[in-house]
Amino acid sequence: MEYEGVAVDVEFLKRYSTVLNDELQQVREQIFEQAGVSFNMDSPKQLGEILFQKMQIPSEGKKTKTGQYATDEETLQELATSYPVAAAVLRYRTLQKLKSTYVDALPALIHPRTGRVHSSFNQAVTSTGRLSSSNPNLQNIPIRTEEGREVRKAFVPRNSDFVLLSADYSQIELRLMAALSQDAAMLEAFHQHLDIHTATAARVFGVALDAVSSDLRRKAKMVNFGIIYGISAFGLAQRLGIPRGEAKTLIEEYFKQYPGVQSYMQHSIEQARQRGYAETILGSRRYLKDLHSRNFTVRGFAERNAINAPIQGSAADMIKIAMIRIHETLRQSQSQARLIFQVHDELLLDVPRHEIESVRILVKEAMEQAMPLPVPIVAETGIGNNWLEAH
DNA sequence: TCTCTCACG
DNA sequence: ACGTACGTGAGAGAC
Repeated sequence: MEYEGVAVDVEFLKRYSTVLNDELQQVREQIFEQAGVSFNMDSPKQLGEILFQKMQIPSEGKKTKTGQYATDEETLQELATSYPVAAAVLRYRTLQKLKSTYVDALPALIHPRTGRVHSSFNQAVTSTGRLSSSNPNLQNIPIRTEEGREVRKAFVPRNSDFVLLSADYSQIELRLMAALSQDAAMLEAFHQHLDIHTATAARVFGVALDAVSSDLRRKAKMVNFGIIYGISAFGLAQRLGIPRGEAKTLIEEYFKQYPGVQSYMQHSIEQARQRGYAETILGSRRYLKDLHSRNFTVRGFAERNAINAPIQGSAADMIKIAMIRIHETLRQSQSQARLIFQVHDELLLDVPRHEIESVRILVKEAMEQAMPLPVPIVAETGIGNNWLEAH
């Protein structure tokens, strides 16, 4: 993947940079007008002083650990409805991040001889067994906002005879939780090919599947994610913006519905404490000395690591097996298709148009059959003339 | 080099 | 009383 690299549409990025620049200029002027002074908005220190001293916006005492005013997204979001300047700063941040980190940075990283971007995929960085990507990081290219997604259009096939194939695992970590915990209800939901968040909402809130509202699904989704991270009522309450007592009730009901998950989580911590490490399906270890700490916070971190590491790490094991088999099969068949990068649960390949259907099937099968598990594993594929289209 | 912020799974 | 959701990398400012 490092050697192959990925082609980037520089002209597209240059045009988009100009678009972003124009809007940034407008937002900058709005903010300076409301503040009555111009300053460096990229400096959190200056920004905090302007908002909370000069403009007298009530800060509610929120400070960073070094005593500066907090100006992070959560803080500004709370102020945004009452103070238009806060909304404008958020808008500025979104656009500035996009421009500086992605749109303007990528063209500079194109290799002069290959005309492609060759990221590093680091194999010994993370504590869970995932890869990481650097120079540039191709694993954090925007997708969540409309403007951000645009950047993905700049990732293109090597030439017009090729297309991009994207293949991503569906809910891989929750499927692994079902498999590792052997929880009957969670296994059943996946065997029935239900939407897991909807199925969880139906169980936890005691309603029919077709009576699950988007809000109930959203809450169930947060709990499902929380489970993978080693849930706490505090963390869940903060995410959902609900009182801690409510979050606690929600978690209790979750464990009633998925009792196997609860016992698996307890078992994970207990086993890691006895052995000194947590391990993945393939046996790679995360050592967790802090499980014996007398400090509540330190121990809590280690306990959540003991729950999360086998899940996140086994997902990493699985996609690595798939990658090795895909590479081998492509090599043996003298295919011109190439794996070009991995984003934790997604693979991207550059594929000759005439090979597309055979490669699509090969990749999907390799991903879904990487390991024998008591739960169906599903990989979805897409094809396009850029990464956004393919995804 | 550290801090703050924010992009992703 | 304690006080956090798991895993990363990068840009910009401050020092």
